[in-house]
Amino acid sequence: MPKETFFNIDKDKRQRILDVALDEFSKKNYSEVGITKIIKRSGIASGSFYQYFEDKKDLFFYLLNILGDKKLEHMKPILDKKDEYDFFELLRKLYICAIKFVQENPKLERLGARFMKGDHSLYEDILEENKEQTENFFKDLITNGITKGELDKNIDINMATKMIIKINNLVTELFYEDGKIDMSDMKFVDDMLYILKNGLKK
Amino acid sequence: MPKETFFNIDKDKRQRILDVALDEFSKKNYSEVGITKIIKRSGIASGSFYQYFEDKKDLFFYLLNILGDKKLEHMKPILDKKDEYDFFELLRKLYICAIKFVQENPKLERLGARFMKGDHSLYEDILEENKEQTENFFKDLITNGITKGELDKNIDINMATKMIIKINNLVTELFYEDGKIDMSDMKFVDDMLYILKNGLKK
Amino acid sequence: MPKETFFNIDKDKRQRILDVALDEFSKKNYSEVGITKIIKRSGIASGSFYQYFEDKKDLFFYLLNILGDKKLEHMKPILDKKDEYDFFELLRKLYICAIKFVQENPKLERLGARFMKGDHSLYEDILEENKEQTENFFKDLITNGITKGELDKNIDINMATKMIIKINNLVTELFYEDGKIDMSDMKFVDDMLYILKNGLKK
Amino acid sequence: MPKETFFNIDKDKRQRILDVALDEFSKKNYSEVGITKIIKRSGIASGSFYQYFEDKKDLFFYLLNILGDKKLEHMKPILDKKDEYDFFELLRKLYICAIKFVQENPKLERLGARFMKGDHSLYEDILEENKEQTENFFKDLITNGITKGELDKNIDINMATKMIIKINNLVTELFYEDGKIDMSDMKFVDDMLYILKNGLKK
DNA sequence: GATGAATGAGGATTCATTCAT
DNA sequence: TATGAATGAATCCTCATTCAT
Repeated sequence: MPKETFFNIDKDKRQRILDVALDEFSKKNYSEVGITKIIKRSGIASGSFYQYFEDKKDLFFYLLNILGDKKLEHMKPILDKKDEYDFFELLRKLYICAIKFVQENPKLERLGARFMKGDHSLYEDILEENKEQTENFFKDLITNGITKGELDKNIDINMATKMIIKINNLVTELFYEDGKIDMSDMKFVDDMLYILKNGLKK
Repeated sequence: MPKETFFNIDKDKRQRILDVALDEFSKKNYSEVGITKIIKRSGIASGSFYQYFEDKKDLFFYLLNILGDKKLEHMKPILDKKDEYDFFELLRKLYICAIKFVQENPKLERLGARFMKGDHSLYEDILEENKEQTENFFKDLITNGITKGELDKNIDINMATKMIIKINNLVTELFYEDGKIDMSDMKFVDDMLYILKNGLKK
Repeated sequence: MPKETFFNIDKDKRQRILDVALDEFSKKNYSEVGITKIIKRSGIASGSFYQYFEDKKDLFFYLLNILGDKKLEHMKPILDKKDEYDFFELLRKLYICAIKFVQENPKLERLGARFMKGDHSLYEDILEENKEQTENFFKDLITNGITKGELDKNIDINMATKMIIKINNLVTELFYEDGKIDMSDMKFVDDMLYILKNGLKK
Repeated sequence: MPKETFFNIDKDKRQRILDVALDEFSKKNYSEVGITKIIKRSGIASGSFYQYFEDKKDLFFYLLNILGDKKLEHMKPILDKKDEYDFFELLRKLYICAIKFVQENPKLERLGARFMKGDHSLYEDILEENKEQTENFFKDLITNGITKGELDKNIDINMATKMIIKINNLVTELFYEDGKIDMSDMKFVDDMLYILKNGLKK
């Protein structure tokens, strides 16, 4: 967490620093990102940086925090009503929600993706915990779907969970494959869901 | 590509260098890997290293090449007969083949995974080219499957391609989630294929 | 010397700053002591510090001054009557006085010891002057003792002076060698004096 | 301990580095000494320094080691024959030996003195151990002297030990009080011993 | 007189790479 | 072809001090 001082300074400056930092961390690996560059681009004194943050890690995790908060806030409306939708409706909403989030916060998402992929010799535990959380979320969803008779009871729940999460990642990744996929309409989400629903077999 | 000298030196030494390098690059990000450490662990002189390789990148890409070659060689038997199997049979064989490859070459695979995930400010083009190649391979497979009436003609080909590749990654990733999944029998592959074939819907 | 402002502020605050500063300077070398830490522990603003003191040195020397003043005040009663005692009586009183001072002002003494020992790239002159002063004091004492026939006239005055001062240091140093010496009774002072009086020889 | 590399380089260069380092460490406190300065004065590349030494501490302790070795070697002839002399003869020889050592290695001695005086937040244990060792040495000497009837059996052994060590320090310190004491003849040692032997009393 | 953000030179240390032998 | 010392820009970070309010 940043130090108090960081929250005392001019809002614009604060935002500038975060913007620059996010930009750097979204483009490069943790170890490739240079504090010096962030400092220079932000137009602050090197000493100042360390009056705002404990160190490089501190800044990095703060960005990660911001990502988490924003994402949660973004998804809250859906999660609140998750019991009102059937499984595929909910999945659709989640996928679309994810896409919108990426569209609005491309750099943040990129940062998260990097971290998830193991860009670090940083706390693996945080990563692990996070993974478990999402897995549990989707596993519940699926179990529920089976109970309610929406899903095929012959599927392996663990496998289905993992597959759905992977596909979820795919959704956001597609965003960065510029232009190859038209994301303005959400047709591609339905293409995806069609396969998930019915499989590939004729 | 390594310099000529590298291929002139004692075979054991050559192998030692590659083993060490692979070990390092499989554990850490490109930028976190230290040439110095590789040099020390290999027991060679630092000067020698630069008589074998142009630079750090050179070594890294050489390892990537080795990975490519080995993988191709590994899959050759299947690819040669790919027209003899129906779509899902082939997919099954490919998945199992991938698993076996990871089991036999865990470090190599890890290296590849790292690179694929963007561990680099290195040539994106190589990455891009590679991606395209695999995409084309699977796209052909799917198109073919549809033509032969094995696959549902309503699926979106591009989407199906991407999903199948993602699931392919999942297969190898599972390998590293120690112990969570039993890989000795290949039941989990069939679980996966069941979902791919029939979807999730009841 | 502190600036005027320092003497205008609330007495408690003033004392707090000095207490903290003394604590820090008694534990660490001049160059290892951080103004920042003193500022934080004192609960004052960094800007304020420089409104009270010229700089780090200023504070340090002020503490040294305080030490000097307190010590003088502490010894005054003895010094005033110094002509009423014979040499060894006086020495005894001085040693005991020194011990008591350390017992009551351990941090101050520690600060002084540090400075005496050359913890500084600070003004050597101050140090030098101080040394000369004590030397003169004891030299007079000894000369006097000889004149009065209390001391062996064959001793080298300079040497005796230096030795007595060294032994004086020893007295206070013993205080910090926790527990090894019992300081509650003053027997050890007499042990010391016995040797100084009679030497070691049988 | 320096790394192997340090012992492989040109002897002159090695000596130059040590000379410079010793000069710096003899003039300033550990924390005030700048590696950068040593590097510049030695005319080596900053990278080289770290190929020779682990870090600043490594260099510092190496110098301390050198001091220890040299001192031991210097005193060996005397220590070897220590049983042949009576107490005061031996003390005399030790004092003179110490003086000669300082005369020949003034900077080394200064370094040691600094360390002994607590110039560090470095390993106190080393310091402590060292102190104990010298204390034991002198305590034995004194006990012996009493047993042999050379010393007054009424003296407090612990106190005598501490006093003798202090006086020993005084001997070397005198060296740095330039010019004030004539060290060419060793008369002043005898002055000192006279007092130690006979005390101050008439 | 109080505040606390701003400063930037300077600190130790790392590391890929080069060079002389 | 082998060696290993030499290089120096770059890295993260600290700290006494100043400045604007």
